Amino acid sequence: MAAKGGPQDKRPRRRAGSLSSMQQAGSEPALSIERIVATAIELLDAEGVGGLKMRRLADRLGAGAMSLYWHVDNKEEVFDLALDSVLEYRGPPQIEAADWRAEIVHMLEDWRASMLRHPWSASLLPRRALGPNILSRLELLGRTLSEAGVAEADLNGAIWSLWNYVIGATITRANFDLSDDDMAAAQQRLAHLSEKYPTIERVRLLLDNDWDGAFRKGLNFLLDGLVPGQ
Amino acid sequence: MAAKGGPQDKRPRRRAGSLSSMQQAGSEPALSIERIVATAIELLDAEGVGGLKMRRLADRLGAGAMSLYWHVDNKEEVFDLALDSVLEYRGPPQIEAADWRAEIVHMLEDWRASMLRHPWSASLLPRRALGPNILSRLELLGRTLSEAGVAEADLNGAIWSLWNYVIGATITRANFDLSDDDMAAAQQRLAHLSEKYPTIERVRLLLDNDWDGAFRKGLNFLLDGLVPGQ
DNA sequence: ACCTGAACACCGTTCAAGT
DNA sequence: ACCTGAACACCGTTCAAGT
Repeated sequence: MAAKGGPQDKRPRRRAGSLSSMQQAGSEPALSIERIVATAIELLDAEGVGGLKMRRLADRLGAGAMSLYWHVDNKEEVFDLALDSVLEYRGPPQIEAADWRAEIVHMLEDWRASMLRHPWSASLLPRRALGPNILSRLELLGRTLSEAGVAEADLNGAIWSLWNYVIGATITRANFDLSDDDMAAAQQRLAHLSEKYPTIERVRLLLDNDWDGAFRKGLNFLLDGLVPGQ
Repeated sequence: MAAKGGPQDKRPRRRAGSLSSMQQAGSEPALSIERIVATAIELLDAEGVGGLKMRRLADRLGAGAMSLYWHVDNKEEVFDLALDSVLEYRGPPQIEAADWRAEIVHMLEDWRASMLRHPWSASLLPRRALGPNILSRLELLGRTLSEAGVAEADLNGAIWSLWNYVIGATITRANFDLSDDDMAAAQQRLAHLSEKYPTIERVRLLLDNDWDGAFRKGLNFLLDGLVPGQ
């Protein structure tokens, strides 16, 4: 298991010309990895990890049930490709401000936002191979931290601390988002157990959280500690 | 979805006497939720989330394939019970030192260690219901933070920041642990792409990480920020 | 009350075959 | 080169039936 889709990929690339014979009006365009990945993401967004089924994906592509297996080795590869596709980073906004702190915060908030747009993605990321897009993000993060003055020996630790925080925050947020009703129900039930859990009942831990604010706050505390000077 | 296994549970509890008719030497003891959960944890530890199958679980219990369904609604409940069972907290060591910082660090490191002993558990936790054991941990964490001087209005944010960090660190660590070879292979491949990823190649991001040290360091930075005074 | 096997619906994947 | 349906192995769960 590892970064797939690199240049060593032996998957076929369709040449621009020579569209396949049947191209009548209204018929679907031919299959391609791009279409497969795009449709897989649609399906995942709509129905979650459990909703991605090879037959259903083929159906939605207007293809025969088993056609996918010519383009893709197996379902795992679909996951890998969909995941990395969702993690593309378009770079910092506007002009370089040369403000490393703002840059890092932007990078990490953008990363989190990208994953929250596809709530299945964050849970998947730690379990799957590191694709080129996530590697680029890590590279950029590492370079910026280094420029900001983090010692070479501390760089690994700093990158992983931030990774851990972003991943944890996003996975938690994404899952709570999916089950707001459940959390409300759970908080209800907590009320009946207030002798056992008085504190988290009192502060209504399971409700009304300012996730975005809490995320940025914790992130700033981490950066205060991880990056010297400033 | 919510905290299950509470006192409102309508699952049968076997009365101490009246062992079922067949209890010949060498035969398995009768089924019980306790045995089911314990064996499920064994299976999960040995084979990961994908290795838990209802038939296999029944087999290992020496029971007929479908006997489990009398004790348990479905597979999800097995997951919920196994997960919370693994999260029991036995409290701080020795005498109360009244040192909140040490107490919190101990609680969170113990939490992480409990999950690392069962590498499937961390990934599961954010997706599943909050059982009594994890709720107790959150309650204790909240109470300690409160005693340490965190304002009532900041308590939610502080608890979730720590949750996020612990969850992210543990999920990442558990998964990298499972695939050390993969990471080595990935780092190898990175070497070939050092023009694209020079920084993370140079610091060997995917290798030789001091996970435990990095965890404690980041945790301390978070606590520095989250808890006033000190 | 507790356990069981047969059966169903479903899913990922292989394969031999089509064009 | 690209697509296809039939078939296989497997899995969660229901159900009617046993004791």
